[in-house]
Amino acid sequence: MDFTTLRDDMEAADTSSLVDKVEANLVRLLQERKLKVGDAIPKETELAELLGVSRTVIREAMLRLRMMGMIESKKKKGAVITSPDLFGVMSKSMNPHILDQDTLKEIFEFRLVLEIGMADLIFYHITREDIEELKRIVSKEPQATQHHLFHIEHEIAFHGKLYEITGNETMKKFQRMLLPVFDYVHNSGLLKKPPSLKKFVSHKGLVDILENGSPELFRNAMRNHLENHFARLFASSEP
Amino acid sequence: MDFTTLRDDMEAADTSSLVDKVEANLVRLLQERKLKVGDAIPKETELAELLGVSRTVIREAMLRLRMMGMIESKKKKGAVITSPDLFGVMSKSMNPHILDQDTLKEIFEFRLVLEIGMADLIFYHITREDIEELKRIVSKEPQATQHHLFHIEHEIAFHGKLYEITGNETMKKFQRMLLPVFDYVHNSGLLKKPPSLKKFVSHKGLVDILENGSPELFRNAMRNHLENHFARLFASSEP
DNA sequence: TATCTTTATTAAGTCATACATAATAATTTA
DNA sequence: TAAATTATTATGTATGACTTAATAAAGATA
Repeated sequence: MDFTTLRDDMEAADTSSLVDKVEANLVRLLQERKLKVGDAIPKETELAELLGVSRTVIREAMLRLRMMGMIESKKKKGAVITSPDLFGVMSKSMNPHILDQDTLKEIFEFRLVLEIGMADLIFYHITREDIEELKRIVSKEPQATQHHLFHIEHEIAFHGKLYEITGNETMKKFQRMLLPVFDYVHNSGLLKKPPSLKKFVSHKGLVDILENGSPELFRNAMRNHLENHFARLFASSEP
Repeated sequence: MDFTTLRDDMEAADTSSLVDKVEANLVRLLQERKLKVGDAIPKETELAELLGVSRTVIREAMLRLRMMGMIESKKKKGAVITSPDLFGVMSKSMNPHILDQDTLKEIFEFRLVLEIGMADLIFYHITREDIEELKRIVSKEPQATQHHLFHIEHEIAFHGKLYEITGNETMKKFQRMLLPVFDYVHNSGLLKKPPSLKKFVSHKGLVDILENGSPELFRNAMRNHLENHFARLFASSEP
């Protein structure tokens, strides 16, 4: 593998910090060389020498790549390319306590948008077994008298299954990341109006539509199912 | 500010790397102390002494926080808390050339889902001026004879405006991040079947609905508008 | 010979120290 | 008093040494 042109490229770069340059060059390099997952990259000391910078800088740059999920490094073996994990870092900052209120609210909205919009994906991928499982989940729906936590768990089981059906791993990961935030916003005083306890389209109703309906019907039903959330959203801020 | 309990907490932690522990402890600390944006955190040497680790480790941990957008550090002034940028790191790895094909396709789907699902947000926030601007954008729609790039630009202008109307900055950022990937997938051979050039609901049609219709109508219209994309998606993989 | 165990090697992880750089504060000078 | 100069300070970078764990090599045992 030829890393010799790297230094020139780097010196051509501009104002930003040294680590920034090295990082950018490494990223560029990896994609230029079309390195596949599993391929090894030179060791830190070699890179340091090649780029004419200290090992400290190389390490900081590689740390960033590691955070992006672009590489993994192990002792003795060195670093190898991996398929980047889009949500790795993001999920760390996805913490209700360190995000500002506006962002929290926007994330709340994000989930609603996703669940309404994914109707077509669901209908395209759904199988007989999926429907059976959904029915099974619905049948375990907790009574109104039961503890709050049971309801949350049930919500997660049902809606999580929907994401699973889409077959879209990225979306599923995204949802898993959103969950705690959603729950936090739901229970915090962030959204003014308490949810009316009126019942809209139920989980069972949604499953019926999945079995016999169409994406259009499902979208509207899901919108209705989420009405309480929307109501709180639109009640707590002027457009 | 009292950072003295930090060391004990840290020593209670387990197997992971030293930097991992320090990172976790710093994050935990910042949220426990409810530090506000702009508040300064102790300097590297102080933290190093307090935690009983080298400055190297502190620096690596802080570098991670910086990547998450949780802190910003400037020379002499030290580091201060910032509101985390959820997409900062993500957008770096959102590179068509380093993502695997499955993920690329999933991101493609992601956009479609969002644009169908965000109907309610649009209707809630939209103003007279927004509609005027949309009409202005539509009026500049390039002819079929014009260059491919004009069409792309027009697409971005129109759909970007829709995201803007939602008032959801998070979603807007997300979309900006998705754009290059979407374009890449659209033009690459990733999706088998070339788009049929049949015309479905046009941009103008969508604007009409925004003016006189309802979220339900808009969702269905948008679904139809995106039909070419869906067709390619569903043609290139078995469910 | 084949397999298990021990030892050596290697590259990342951690540490300590020194110096460079740039932003701020303090001081001098006009 | 205000501008210009100098000192200070915290991060940024460099260097060399040491630690640790994974791998490879060598050796022992069957």
